[in-house]
Amino acid sequence: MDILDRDGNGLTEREFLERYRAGDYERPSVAVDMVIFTVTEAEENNYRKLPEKELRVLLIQRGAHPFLGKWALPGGFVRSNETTEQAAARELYEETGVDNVYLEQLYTFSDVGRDPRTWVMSCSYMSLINSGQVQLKAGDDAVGAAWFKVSYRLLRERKELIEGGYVKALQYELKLSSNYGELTAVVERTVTATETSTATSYTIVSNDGLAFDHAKIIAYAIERLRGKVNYTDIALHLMPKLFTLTELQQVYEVILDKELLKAAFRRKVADLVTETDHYTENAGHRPSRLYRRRLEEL
Amino acid sequence: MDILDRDGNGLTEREFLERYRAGDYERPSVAVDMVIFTVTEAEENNYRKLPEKELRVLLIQRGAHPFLGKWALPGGFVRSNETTEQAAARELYEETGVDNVYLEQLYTFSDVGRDPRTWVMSCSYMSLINSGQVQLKAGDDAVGAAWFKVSYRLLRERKELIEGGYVKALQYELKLSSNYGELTAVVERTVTATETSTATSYTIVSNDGLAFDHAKIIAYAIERLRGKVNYTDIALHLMPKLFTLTELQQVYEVILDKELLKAAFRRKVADLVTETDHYTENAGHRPSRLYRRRLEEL
DNA sequence: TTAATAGTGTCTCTAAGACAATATGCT
DNA sequence: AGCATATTGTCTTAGAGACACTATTAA
Repeated sequence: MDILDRDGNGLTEREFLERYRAGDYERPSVAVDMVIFTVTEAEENNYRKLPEKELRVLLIQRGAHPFLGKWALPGGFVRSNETTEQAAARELYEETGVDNVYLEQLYTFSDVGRDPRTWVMSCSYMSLINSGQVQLKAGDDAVGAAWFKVSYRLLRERKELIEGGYVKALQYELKLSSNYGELTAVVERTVTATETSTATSYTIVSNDGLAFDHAKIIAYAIERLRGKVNYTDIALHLMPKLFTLTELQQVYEVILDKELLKAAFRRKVADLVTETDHYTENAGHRPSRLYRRRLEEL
Repeated sequence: MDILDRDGNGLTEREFLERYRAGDYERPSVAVDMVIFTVTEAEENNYRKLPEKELRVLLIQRGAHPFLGKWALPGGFVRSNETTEQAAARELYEETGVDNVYLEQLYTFSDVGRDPRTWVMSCSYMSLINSGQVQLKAGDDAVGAAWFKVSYRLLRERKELIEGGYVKALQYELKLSSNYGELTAVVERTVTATETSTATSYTIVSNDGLAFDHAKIIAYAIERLRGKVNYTDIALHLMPKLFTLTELQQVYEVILDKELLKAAFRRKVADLVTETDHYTENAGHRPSRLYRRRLEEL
């Protein structure tokens, strides 16, 4: 054993680790919170028209303090024998029964006092599943779970010059609606730019019905989703195995909350999908070719 | 007080919180690890030529077990009265003396066993500073700190079809060099795509001289930096107050590790900068106009 | 004068925006 | 026949790539 392998106390690494006892300084609890998105279809009275798509997120009504009766993201504490990613997959499976779906870490929220009980950080994840995969088993629990329709819109924009920079504040209205009612929150994204720095922070301006800082987490997830939709095939994880290009376009539109041009859209997604020989039937109008997600790489 | 505000034990939220005691299940330590980038100039023997830029990252040589003598990212544990962001800013200040710089959360790493002592998660941050802001005070500590030149290159690419999808593995060579020697690691990014999911994971293939999983964190940071350089003004945080467009282009090139076309580059960054009336002097060739980061919004 | 960089002009190529035209199953 | 959607064509516009040309200093 080389002398260089010994520390100031003359211990080797093995000896050091054998003697190591975790200090008794305070440690946080770490939870994962899941923003689980899916897309469903609204009922359509005209059988010849296509149903509208709706972006939905899964929430759970709290049956205990704190935030008793409020709606929260599904989640739970991370265990010492698993990664946050594994914890997220586990929670997702427990909550929805789905497995092998798109899962992405978003951000770790750690505001002091974000949980009134104790020191809890939240490592948030976003998951995209197609509604065919999951039974919408709302209400089979004493404490209910429900898919809330998502709307996220810019409410107002404020720009202020400060010495050596500016502050730009964007307020977004987050509206979540389901049979259980409507939840509304206003989340502000503030960008502070100075000579040498640029910092972005989120704050909850108002909040009616959502637990903890979950309005912030959902807002963050929607922005990540909107961003990635434009340069990845992420939205395809929201589709069933076979789908039409119009359906795919509707999903893009409901995520981005804006209308897209048909021709340009088709060109753009052309190499994200593979065409099949199947067509829609009995739709009351011209049949449409069905596509699936392209898995062979370019 | 409404009866509805009481939980299964008949407690209000206030009563619940007063009685609440944190459970004694295990909690992780949470550290922040900082990937601090700057750009320096290599010495140039020909006084008429422009010096080459180098991307550098700050590392600290460990003076204690575990990984005694290895190089690690600066960092430290998060305290219960601060956010991870505040902890990152605090560590950054302690390590470099700089303040009010660009700081961005990257990813929370939580692999089981990533720290041999105990359960430690790492919430990683990236910071960009210009080398003028900081004294390169390497060696003023018993345990040294040093700025390592960064090279990160694709080494090999493997693509494999599996049932219902594919696996794509990209191996990158991370080379860090300074007066203290050269550290080399190979990090693999694996993308596994199936019918319903796409998952990306990082693994360390080989590692010579870096502590913990820090090779992974640095690789992740470089990829984030490379990605953001193309669609934000993030690179401007690496520049001094006044700079030439050629210098800015050199910084882009050293980050992206590829040459850019001058005319196209200037068009692209035109609205990220503001021109000044100052010029370089005594450069041995035609003077160049100096620019600064544009702070007025478009 | 010349080395070396600064700065601009312009042609091409590709992708996106805009909109129109044509195609087709179903009732 | 005609509704409603499917699918393709093409003109325009914006931006990136490629490359060449001109400008300017200090030694």
